[in-house]
Parts: sequence; C-alpha cells; structure tokens
Amino acid sequence: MKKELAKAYDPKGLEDRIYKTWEERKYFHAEVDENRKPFTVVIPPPNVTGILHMGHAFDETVQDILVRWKRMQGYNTLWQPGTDHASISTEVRITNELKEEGIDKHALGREKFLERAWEWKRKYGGTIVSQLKKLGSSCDWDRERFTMDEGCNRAVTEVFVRMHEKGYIYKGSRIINWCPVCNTSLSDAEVEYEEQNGHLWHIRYPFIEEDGSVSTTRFIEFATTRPETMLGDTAVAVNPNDERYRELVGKKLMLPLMNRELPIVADDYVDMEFGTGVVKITPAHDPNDFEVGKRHHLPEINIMNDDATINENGGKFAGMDRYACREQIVRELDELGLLVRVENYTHNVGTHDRCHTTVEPLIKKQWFVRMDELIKPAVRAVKEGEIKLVPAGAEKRYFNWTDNIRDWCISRQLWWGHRIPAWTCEDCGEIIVDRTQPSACPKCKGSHLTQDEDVLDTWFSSALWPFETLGWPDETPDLKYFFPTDVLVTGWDIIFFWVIRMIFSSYEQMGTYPFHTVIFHGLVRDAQGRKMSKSLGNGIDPLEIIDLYGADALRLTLVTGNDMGSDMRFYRERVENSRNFANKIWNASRFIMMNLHENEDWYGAPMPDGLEPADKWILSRFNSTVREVTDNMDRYELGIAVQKVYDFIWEEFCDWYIEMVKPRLYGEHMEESRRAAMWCLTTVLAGSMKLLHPYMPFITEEIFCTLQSAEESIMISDWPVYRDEWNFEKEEKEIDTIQTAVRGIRNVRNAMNVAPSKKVSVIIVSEDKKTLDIFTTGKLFFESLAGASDSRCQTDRTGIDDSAVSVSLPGATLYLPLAELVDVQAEIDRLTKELKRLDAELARSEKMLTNERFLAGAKPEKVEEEREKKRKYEQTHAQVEEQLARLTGKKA
RNA sequence: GGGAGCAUAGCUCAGCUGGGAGAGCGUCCGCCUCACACGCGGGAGGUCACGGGUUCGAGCCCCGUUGCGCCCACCA
Repeated sequence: MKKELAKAYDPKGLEDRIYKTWEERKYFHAEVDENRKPFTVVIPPPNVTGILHMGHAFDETVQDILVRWKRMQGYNTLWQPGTDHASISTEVRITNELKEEGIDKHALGREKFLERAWEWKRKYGGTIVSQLKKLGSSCDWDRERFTMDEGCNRAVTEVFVRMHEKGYIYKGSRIINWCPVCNTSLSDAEVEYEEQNGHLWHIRYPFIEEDGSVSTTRFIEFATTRPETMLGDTAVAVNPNDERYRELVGKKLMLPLMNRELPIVADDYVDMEFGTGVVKITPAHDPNDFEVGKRHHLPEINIMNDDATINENGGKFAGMDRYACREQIVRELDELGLLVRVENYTHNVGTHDRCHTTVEPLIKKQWFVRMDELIKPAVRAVKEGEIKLVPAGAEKRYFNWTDNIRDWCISRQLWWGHRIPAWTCEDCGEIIVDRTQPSACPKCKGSHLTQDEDVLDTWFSSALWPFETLGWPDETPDLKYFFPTDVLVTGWDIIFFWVIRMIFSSYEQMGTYPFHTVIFHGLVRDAQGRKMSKSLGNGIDPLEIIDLYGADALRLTLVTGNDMGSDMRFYRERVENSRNFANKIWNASRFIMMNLHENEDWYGAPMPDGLEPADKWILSRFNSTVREVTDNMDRYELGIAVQKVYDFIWEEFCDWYIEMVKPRLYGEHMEESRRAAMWCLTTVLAGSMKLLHPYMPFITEEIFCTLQSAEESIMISDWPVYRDEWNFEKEEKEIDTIQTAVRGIRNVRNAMNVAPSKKVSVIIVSEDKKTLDIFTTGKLFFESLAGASDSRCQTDRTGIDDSAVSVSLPGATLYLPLAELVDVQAEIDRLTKELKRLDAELARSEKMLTNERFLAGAKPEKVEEEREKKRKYEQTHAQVEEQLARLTGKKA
C-alpha cells in the first residue's frame, strides 16, 4: 500500500507520536560497545525545580544537534541527562513559599525543611525533564541523574575527603561575602557588582596629642562610602612613600563615637593619588582592609550580626540596621564637626546574584578550597589546546579569571545541599573529616561528635558532573568507556561557576580533562534586545512556541541567522519563517510521493540509466552541499551549516529541480526519464532530510519514514558523505546556462508586463553547437520554466523578425517574438541599464587584467577566471549594443 | 581601571583564510501555474560607523576616532 503524508503539515500530533516511538525503541540509549567510538555529552543540569526557558531551549537544541549528527555518523553517542539540586536558589524559593504560609524556616527546623524540599523535588522535578522531551532532546533518559542522588552524594563526599587529605580543603577564618537576607556565605563568583548612586562622606579623625588629650585642632581627613564601618576601624593607613604623611606614621588618632585609639600605619595598598591619600582600615568588614590588618597585626573587630544589624561591638549603635546606623553616624559626626563634606558618588556595590541584596564582607569561619595548585592544570589544558574553547575569544576571559583566582569558599549556611562530612569533637574541639560518621574522636576518644551544620556550594557537586554521572568513584565500565566526554555546550554566564571548576576537578580526580571542546553560546534576548526576565515579563515561553509552530520550527529558529557566540534576538516572525520552511519541505515531499507509483521505492536503489543533465546537476549540487555542511559542522558552525541546507532545499531543489522535472512526470512515453527523475527526487530528498535531521528531527523523520521502507528511522540512518561519482561539473555549467536564460526571459517578460499566462516561442541563436545542444537536451523543462510555447535552436538570425525582443546571454542570444505586446521604450531602458552595468564590469576587469602585480601575484586560476569573465562581458556587450541600435534605429 | 566584542538594505542579522555586496521579515509590481498563497516570479532599497594606512585590489588586515552594550576589577 502506498503511504502518504497528511495533506497539511501539523507538527502537534506528529512530534509527540514520533518522540514516543524513539523512546520505546531505545534509540537514545547507549551501552558500552568497544567496537564503536563513543561520543559523549553531559547536559548542563537544569535546576530540578525549574521550568524550561528559552535559554535552555537554545542550549539543549545545540547539544541535540551535535548528538544526533554524531549518532548518524556512526558514533556510539551518549547524551547524559540529569538535574541539579541548585542549593541556594531552591532553598530561597522554598523559604519564600513557607513565608507565604506564615511559617518561619528556622521555627520549622532542618529535618522538616528538608522533608519539604524533597517533597518539592518530587512534585516539580519531573517538569523540566518532560519539557526537554518536547524539544526532541535525544538524552539517554535511562541514565538520568540528580546531583543529590546516592551516587553523586558518594562522589561529593569522596572528593571532599580526598581534597582535605591532600590539604586542598581547609577550614579557616577569612573574610567572605555574606548575604544578610539569605543568611549565608557566598563565593566570589556569586557576587555581582551593580553600579549604585551613593555618597562619599569626607570625614576627619582627631589626633591624640603627646599628653594623651584629644586634639581639637589637628585632624586627618579621608573619605568613605560606608561610614558605619568606622565602628570597626582599628587603624588609618597612608602610603609609605607619601611625603605629606611620612612623619605621621606611628602617631595615634582618636576614633570618634567609640573613643578608641587608632594607629596610623603605612601600607602600599593606599593610593596616594586618590582623595586625601588616607584610608580608614576596617579589617573585619573590607577585604582589602583585612589584608592590611594582617600585615600590620591589627585587631579585627566584627561589628555586625548575620542580619546586618550592628552587634554589641558597635556600642550604643548596637541593634540598629546597617543603613539606619549609617545615617545616625553621619548625623553625629556632623554634630561633632567631623563631617567635612558629602559628595554624590557612583560606585560598584557587590550584591548577591540571587536576591540582589548588598553583600557584607564579614570574617567567618568557613571551608575553603585552596586554588593555587589546583588551577594550574586547568590553565595548562587551555593554553596547550587540550581543551578548545569556542569561540576562541573565551580564552581571554578564562585566563583573566584563572590568573586572579582566590580560594573558593565552599561552605554555605543552608540546609538544602550536600552536608559537609566534617565532625567536631565536643570534648576536645578536634575536627574530623571522614567518609562516614566516626564513632569516636581519634584524639581524645570522646564520643560527643557533632556534624558541621553547613552544606556545600551547589557548584561543588556540579563540578564533578562529567564523571560522577558515569559511576565515579567506582571504576565502572561506563566511566572507562564514555569518559572523558567530548563536547560541553553552555552559556557564557557559567564559565567561572561551572566550566573551570569541572576542568580542575576532573584533572584532580581523574587525571585528565573532562571534555575536549567547550562551546559557549550567547543569551536569547527579546525583540528589543533586552534580557528575557520574569520581572520584565518579556520572556517567551518555548512551550508556547512549540505548541504554535512545532519544536522543529523553534529549533531551526534558535540556530539560524546568528553565530552562536553572540546574543540573539528572538521574535515570532523568525519562528514563522522556520515553520514556513517546514511547510515547504512537507509539501515538496508530498508532491514527490504523489508521483511515486504503487509500491515504488527508490531509496537506496542503484542509479538508474538515463539520468538527464538536470538530474546530474541536482545530484552534484547536493553532493557539494553535503561536503560544505559537514565541514561547517565540524567547525561547530551550525548556523552556517543549516542555512546551506535551507538554501539548497528551498531554492535549488524546490524552486528549480522540482519545476524542471515536472514535465517528465506527467508526460507520456517517457517512463525511463520519469524513473530517472524519481530516483533523483527520492535520493536527494532523503539525503536532504538527513542533513536537516539534527536540526529538525521530527518532520525529517516523518518524511523519511513515509518515503521509504528500507530503514525504520532517520535518526539511526547514515549521515550523507561526499561521493566523487556524484560530481558533475559539466552538467552544473549547462544547467547554469539554462538558469541564466530562464531568468533573462522572466526578466524581460516582467519588465514588459507580459501576462504569465501568455506563452511565446523562443529562438536560441548561437554559433556554438555545444550551447545549442544544452537547449535541445533541456528543451522540455526549459520551455516549461520560461513560459515558452516552443523553442528552436539555430546558428544564425535567419527568419527572425527585426522586431523580436532579444535576451543576451554569454555565448547565445534568445529571441522572443513579442513585438506587438511590448513597450519599446521599456525595452530600451532595460538595455541601456544593462549596458551600463556591463561597462562597469568591463572597466573593473580591464583594470585588474592590465595590472602587472595582479597578473604576477594572484593564483593562475584566478587570472584565467578573470580573463574568461572579460571575454563574456565583451561578447554580451556587443550583443546588447547591437540590439539597442536596432531598437533606437527603429524608433527613430 | 582592565579585557574582549559589536557598528553591513527600513528592521533583525549572515558574510571562512582580502579579488563579482547577501538572507529573513517589511516594501513595490505581477500571479490562486493541477506540492505549497505558510506559496510562485520579478523589482526597489546599502559611499559595509568615521578618519587614516598597508595592498595592484579591503566589509574583511593595521592604527586612530566616535557610538553601543558585555565581562572582569578592592580604588577608600
């Protein structure tokens, strides 16, 4: 029975049906197979409770394209899926939900809170996964993982213990970024600097005189953006080379409001050029001051509680909010005459990337990863090309980060996450790090051990993702076979959070890189170029787009017309165009299948006899497209690759080839010709669908499966390869000549307003027999495309009326007896314009060919090519001149 | 302050190693031609930001200027 495509293209039912079939047939599933080469990609695990947004859609599409392509090339592909527990962002959301119910997180307690979190995960954890499926993602869902599943937990503990043993992980009192709203420490990467309009307060502190009294005349002046931190000041610093202050070093100042003596110290950190060249030093509340304090053995006075209110060290200000305190202090300093002036000032303020609260630098006891040694192999890997970053510009960013890296604060004062495998002995204070809870303190044998309350930074577990998902720390066959993975696809935004940390974690634990290529892509923005965000409400829901236009159209839109490294604008018109393309190939396919006879299946059949020039032309063009597209994909230029497939299918295959063969399909007594055409139509259509499949998996599958019955799915069929025997240069040139002729005739007819329904005869005149042969062989489709009633070839102008309109081609002239229908003036205008164009081309050609440097320097083929061009221009020029002369003569 | 990038048709953007300015959308003209009006054919529209330079030849290479966002950074 003859299979048929539905009359209208409707992605809705089709996509779900096909995806289900793929899943049932286990096409996505990968098993170790030593006879095949693996190709492995790990998904950047989306937040387990997240929902799909355009950024995911883009990211997943790129990965799926690579995976489907490699699968078709015969690789044993594994696309490892999974989700991330997203410690802080999930915790924040649950806390807020609780708040709405009037429940305080701390009142609820850790146990109950975690129960609630797991409940959340159960409830929403499947959402993102089912949404990824709607996109057509060919992930191996049998292998889905979660960063807090049993295996990942083991991996995290193992890495923590090992790194602790090697001294890479330590607990220490350091100045860290603190979010007073989320109540936790943050890593440097989680701090986002925002430009804010603030003030610069110029303040002065009085000197303490020799006799111990506080001076009322001698002051030292400086500026600050955070006056409240003065409560924790323990010194004032100047540059050691600063002549102005040299003799003041070692002198004492009185800290106003607190009545604390402050030494004046000299430190290189102070910039003499800035302000007065004096800086107040608050070691407990500023990272730089912290360093200065260490160098000068200054006391660290913490004046703040975790919620950013002032603590008991702030004296009478204790209990006040940091900003209220700021105002109060400024007021009091002013009253004391110590406020010199206030200046408006814009500066960058560190904020928490999740909640945008201004972070407070505080000294806290936290767990850190020492980075100096760990980062070295990660730097080397990129420098020596072991890991390739695409686009290459990413390297600068990468090195900028690695060169300035500081120790990574990995402990978080949260509950949702991997609890730190460290215990404190209540009896002797010993800290024990181990894989399991120790029964007794190894030092004092005491048994009162309490586990560290903190959890680990989310990225600590994601950093292990490429190997923990394959079974590590066990030496599984999967790990041996699929690791290292191949390509990582992700956005710029997590290069520091994730990519670099995966690289050094992999080198440390596995001794090798986690992937050989990283592809960074830009952001998906709205039509105005703004970030898509919840607060702006300008986000476009990918699922809504899929519902309206189909996942194929969405995918195509996301990778077309933009290089991946830069941001893209997304709007509906672009998706509509993609959908139109899908509709186009649907209808072209339908047309081809309509013309197949009962039980006729040309897929995979040997090339039949009787291929005509047009057939060889399209085959040859397809062949070149295969090579170019594959080359582009090898370079990860997906947008360029798919554009070539698009152009080939729409323009060459649909607009030209299908129109060319139509007469042969309907005509009588031309069965051999029809069969040749059907073979080509089928072969090129199937091949084109394969080239397109990674980008538009659903529609290509439907067409492929309906077109032929030898193979059960396009996704496991072979990727087309370039074949020498399909290269037909001669026919490409011949068809090019006919195309030029057809365009010329259409052009004339349009310019002169000849009704499309009006068929006219065409006479081709050329002295070159070969040229005439082209038109004789292609007579049938040439006439059909040109809207000609008939065509005749001859070597001279005998029998052609002077009034016939002519079309000049290189090497031939076409005559159309249109005289009575035609506007002579329009024709004169057209020819005049044509002459002008030819003059310009000739001038350019002339200039190049008389240029000695060009003749000597350029490639010989280029020179020959240019000579050939010039000859053609000259020929055409003469023809046009002649026609024009005739017309104007006649007119006169 | 440092870094990398972008400025090409009305709009959104392609344009690989220098040698005939492109696509989609929009617009204009003509077509419901038996696969497709989500279509077909044809057209208009660009001193490729500006100023220099290298070159026989530059959208593409070099220098500078302007404009725009981006990343990083402790300038109190």
